[in-house]
Amino acid sequence: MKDVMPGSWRKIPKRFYQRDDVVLISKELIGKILVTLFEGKLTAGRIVETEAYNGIDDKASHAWNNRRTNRTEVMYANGGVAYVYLCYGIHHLFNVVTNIRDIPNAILIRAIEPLAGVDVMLQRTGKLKAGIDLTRGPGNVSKALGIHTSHTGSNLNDDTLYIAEDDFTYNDDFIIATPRIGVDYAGEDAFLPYRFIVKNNLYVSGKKTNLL
DNA sequence: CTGACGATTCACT
DNA sequence: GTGAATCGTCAGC
Repeated sequence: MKDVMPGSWRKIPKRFYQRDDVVLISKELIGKILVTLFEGKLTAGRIVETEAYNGIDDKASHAWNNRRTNRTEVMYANGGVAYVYLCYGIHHLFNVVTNIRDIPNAILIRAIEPLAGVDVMLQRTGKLKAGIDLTRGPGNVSKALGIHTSHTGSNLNDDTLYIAEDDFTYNDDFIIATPRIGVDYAGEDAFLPYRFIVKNNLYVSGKKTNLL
């Protein structure tokens, strides 16, 4: 887990997010790099786990049945902004808003593999040494990267919080679709294969028995 | 205004 | 495996 300088990183253009297939975008975000630059501190990691939330017909989504509230309003924005909300009063969960205005699609980033700023991540999380728990699970990702609910609505083209790509890609055989985590309340929709993970990657959340 | 609860994590048995 | 932590959000009164 040596630090890598972002010289070859290219910020993903807004049109990437504004396409209409949130499940496809969710899969394509696997292998991309989530970057924050807060107070001059660079932290970044490669995305290894995502979940798609597919708009008003998806019972697991906050925007199910076209529900519009102060909190969910940002999901209806044009794609390419952040949706960060507080869960269990403790955890800040980071999502990427996709699709065009008034179509509330979003993608939850559930795990990353640290690439840069591990020392800063350790400082933010209060952990003593870098391990797989540093950025495993959506709450830990936000904590390590310093993402807060106040960043909701932030434009992913900004220099403080964005997603980049480099020349690295995962082979398609290493990306697996599974049902989403913690959405049992969603009935039938809880079984939809909207979660994408990198095969055998230790940072992917859930039981290790999931490894194939 | 009030009460119930969550796209989770961690410590503990 | 079980339960506590902890607070903004939202539906209901």
